[in-house]
Amino acid sequence: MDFYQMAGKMAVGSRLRKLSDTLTENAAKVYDVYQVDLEPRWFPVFYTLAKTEGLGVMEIAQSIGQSHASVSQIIQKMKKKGLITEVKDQTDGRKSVVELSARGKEVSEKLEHQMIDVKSASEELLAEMQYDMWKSIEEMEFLLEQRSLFDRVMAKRKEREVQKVKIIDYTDQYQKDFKQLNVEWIEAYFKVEKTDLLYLDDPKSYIIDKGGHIFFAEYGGKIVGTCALAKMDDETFELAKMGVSPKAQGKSIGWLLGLACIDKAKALGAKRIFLESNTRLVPAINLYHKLGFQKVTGPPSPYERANIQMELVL
Amino acid sequence: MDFYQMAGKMAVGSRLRKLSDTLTENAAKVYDVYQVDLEPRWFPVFYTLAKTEGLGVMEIAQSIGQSHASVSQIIQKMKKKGLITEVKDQTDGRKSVVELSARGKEVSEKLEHQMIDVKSASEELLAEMQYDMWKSIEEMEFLLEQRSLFDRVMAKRKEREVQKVKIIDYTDQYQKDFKQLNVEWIEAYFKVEKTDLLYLDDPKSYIIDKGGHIFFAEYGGKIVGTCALAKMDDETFELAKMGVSPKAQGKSIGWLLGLACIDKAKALGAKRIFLESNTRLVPAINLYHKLGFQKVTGPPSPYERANIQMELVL
DNA sequence: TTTAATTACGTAAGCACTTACGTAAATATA
DNA sequence: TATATTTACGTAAGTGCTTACGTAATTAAA
Repeated sequence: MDFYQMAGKMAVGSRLRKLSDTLTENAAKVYDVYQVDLEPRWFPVFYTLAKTEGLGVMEIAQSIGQSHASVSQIIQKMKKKGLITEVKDQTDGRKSVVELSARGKEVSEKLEHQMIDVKSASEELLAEMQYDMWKSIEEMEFLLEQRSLFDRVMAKRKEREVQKVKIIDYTDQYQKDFKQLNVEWIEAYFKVEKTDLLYLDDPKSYIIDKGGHIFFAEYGGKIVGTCALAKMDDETFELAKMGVSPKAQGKSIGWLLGLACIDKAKALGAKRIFLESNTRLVPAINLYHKLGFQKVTGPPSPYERANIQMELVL
Repeated sequence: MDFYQMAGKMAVGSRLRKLSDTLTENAAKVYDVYQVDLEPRWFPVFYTLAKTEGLGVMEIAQSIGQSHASVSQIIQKMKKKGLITEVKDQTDGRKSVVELSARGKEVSEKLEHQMIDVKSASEELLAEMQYDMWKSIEEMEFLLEQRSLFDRVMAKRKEREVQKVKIIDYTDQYQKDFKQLNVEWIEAYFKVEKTDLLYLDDPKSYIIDKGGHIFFAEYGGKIVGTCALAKMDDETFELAKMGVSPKAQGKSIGWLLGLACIDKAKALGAKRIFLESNTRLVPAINLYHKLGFQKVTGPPSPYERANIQMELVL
């Protein structure tokens, strides 16, 4: 069992399984001793029927957390042993009502002693523990319900990926990336307009030299996102030309670029950031919202596709 | 999942299994996302090989706590996928040495990211917990190693059975039980002697009326054990004629009868209890020992079968 | 009222493990 | 040195669950 030590906490699941396997094995031995004519794995079904008479296959399956197919198979075997009887439901022709037979009830009585002993042994074991296993289970079930392990792993993955993203400033060598990343999304949803080409072909003159900035997101040695901050007046910048490669999604690149723009604008003493977009770009609008932008009504846009304007007061 | 609530702590095992199943399911989803070409259940084998190059099937099996057959099957499938290479051991012709292929090592690198994320997610989850699941697991493993659940259940069973045993005093109606219980074991090992019959046929005159006592153990409405305390002199009693029905073994009936005798002797102001037995009766001798009796050499016995004498100083 | 969707259930097939068994090689024992 | 036992491994068969599919009955929707 070296593996469990090496893998450490990564293998909580496997380790829990091992533990439950040990307990299951022990339970099987217990059945032997008490000479109850019942397969250990039938117990959940049997117990459920002992507590509530007359249940359908589906109801039992739900109660014990297994598939109806499995219950159906178990029921067949228990019927062969004469432990239960099965009758068709009178009001619902699909349903078959299952309950303990006379023999089943006899077994149930025998089983009761065993249950008492198993229960008190389990309770004693749990009570002996310094670290409350029972509450641990409950807590873990709760925590996983709140946020599954899968979601947690994904969050960690994103965290790790984000750390690999570098936000860098404009230099002429990135002009092609600037154009390509923007053309990509514009063509996917709209048409490239003349005003677009002006900015995309010569960002140096139209953005940088006018007191604006352009940021790029680098990931794995490649430029995977960009965003421009164009100066409108001494107190206002426009956030524009944000483009992120579809291949690099899920790494919060838009978020990081947005933050970089906001930081820069603040550093330059701006009072607000303005932007124009289109409501069809739902993820983008959501991102702007998360960044703090609010819907406003500004001057008419030079872009055909713009149908929403937003502003962030710094 | 009503069953788990109803069954309560009795079903720790099942509940642990459910929890580990949830985690396993989540793990499977994680593999999907990271696009590592590896079945989740191969992970233990793969991981072990990644950590230690060149292992035999048995070694892997032991390390991951599964059967060699299972490992053998997994290895075959991994070989088909080109993840591992298998070579015959040079010094040991039975052994086949398995290690990761070049492709396997590539996958291993890919897997590393996934492992990092799973590990930190698991660790975060565990750290979030108020009731330390990790330590709980360790503690439970330890406790079960010390004393298995099976043993604990058996102990509880005995405890429960013992409580059903009543120790009662002699009345004439029990004379037949007294004789029958003793004849049973004497005939099984030795022969009934004349001296036996004297006491067994008329315990009233030979034991009770001479200041002695006889106790009976009642279980389930039946007399299942007996033991006599015969007065030798003002300071000495003899413990004799202890017989327990084989059907009622494992209920500590001998122990309870012995205790009753000792208590009575003490109450009557005796200074010691003496007994004679035979070393062939190993469980009996052990019981006397547990009760505090020590081997002594006393006067010669009227019984042929007696080859050991013991005494308890009160 | 006809049609579609849902529900309850059984059966088949698959999966991932197990135990059981067989073979070959290595090691211990006489 | 011959023989018995142990060890390493593969293969077959079994087990207990699952998913997938089919059927019949019920309920909802058009």
